[in-house]
Amino acid sequence: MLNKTEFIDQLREKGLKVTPQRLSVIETLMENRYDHPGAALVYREARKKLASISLSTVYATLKEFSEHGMIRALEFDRIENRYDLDLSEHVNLVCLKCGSISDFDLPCSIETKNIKRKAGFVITDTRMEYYGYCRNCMKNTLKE
Amino acid sequence: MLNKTEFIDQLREKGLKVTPQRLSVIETLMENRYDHPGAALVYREARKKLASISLSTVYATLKEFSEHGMIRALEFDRIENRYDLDLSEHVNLVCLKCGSISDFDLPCSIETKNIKRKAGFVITDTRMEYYGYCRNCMKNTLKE
DNA sequence: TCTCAAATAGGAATCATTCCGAAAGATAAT
DNA sequence: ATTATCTTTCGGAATGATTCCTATTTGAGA
Ligand SMILES: [Mn+2]
Ligand SMILES: [Mn+2]
Ligand SMILES: [Zn+2]
Ligand SMILES: [Zn+2]
Repeated sequence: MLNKTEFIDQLREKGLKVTPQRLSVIETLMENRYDHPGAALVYREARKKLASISLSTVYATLKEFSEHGMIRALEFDRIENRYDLDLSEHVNLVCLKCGSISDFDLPCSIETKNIKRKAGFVITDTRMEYYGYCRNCMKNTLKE
Repeated sequence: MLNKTEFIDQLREKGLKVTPQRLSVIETLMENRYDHPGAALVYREARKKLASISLSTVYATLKEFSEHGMIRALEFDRIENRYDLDLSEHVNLVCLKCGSISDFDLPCSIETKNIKRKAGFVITDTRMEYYGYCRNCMKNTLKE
């Protein structure tokens, strides 16, 4: 997972300009690194650092960062996409009630090279998600 | 994976009416069971069986079937959702170029009960996808 | 055959995201 | 410091798969 300095170095290496807007997004991502933030939260928080930043720019920035492999986009249907700073292979636990997303270490290593050999499929990205109810929501459900 | 008769039995068991519209969707799903069809394809093919069926109904039907656990919805952002008749735990290989989706057997069984114990998270559904390029697209890319 | 809750058709609404074009800004060369 | 150039930003309009709405139709039990 990149820290702020590495993030900025990455921008320079890739020929992307270091702008106040991008810095505010990077800082917001860092501060919420374990929460898999979405565009709306990034916009809300980034504006506290740079009041003039637009929603368009937040979207463009998150897309740019994703396409350059600096963060990972978790895409959903109907509900807003979320972003993961952890690029390692792991399971995201998505709560269907409160929308929280937490991490879970993969219980076994999946040998992706076999897939190239067996299915002729070249992998560029993986996605593993378990849907259900988080500890908090389970607790609250019992009370009701 | 349900066959047509089992599908109809499921409708009856769940108190859902057996309509010509639902039968045409079921038949279309069966005929394209290995292709992970989307709503547009289901609509196009189902109309060949029942010319009067509406897109609204196709959407409503696919949603109903998904929510009752008869098929599984694979949701994406910006591009149309796809539907999987195979309810077993497996990996879907999603080609980023042609959009084809194929199956791959899970190389190891993931013990989901550990997740309840370790993280307090109750799983209701899982999703595993590898993104990349299918055999065909790899071949065609080399030619260019 | 009657009855009625459930299902359908078609059109409008939704809304996260992308697209657009003009203005502003970052960076490097002069 | 100035300039030149290419990138980025902004705000608003457009997009498009899906959902919502409601009048009408229909499946299935009595
Ligand atoms: Mn994660
Ligand atoms: Mn599948
Ligand atoms: Zn929760
Ligand atoms: Zn392909």
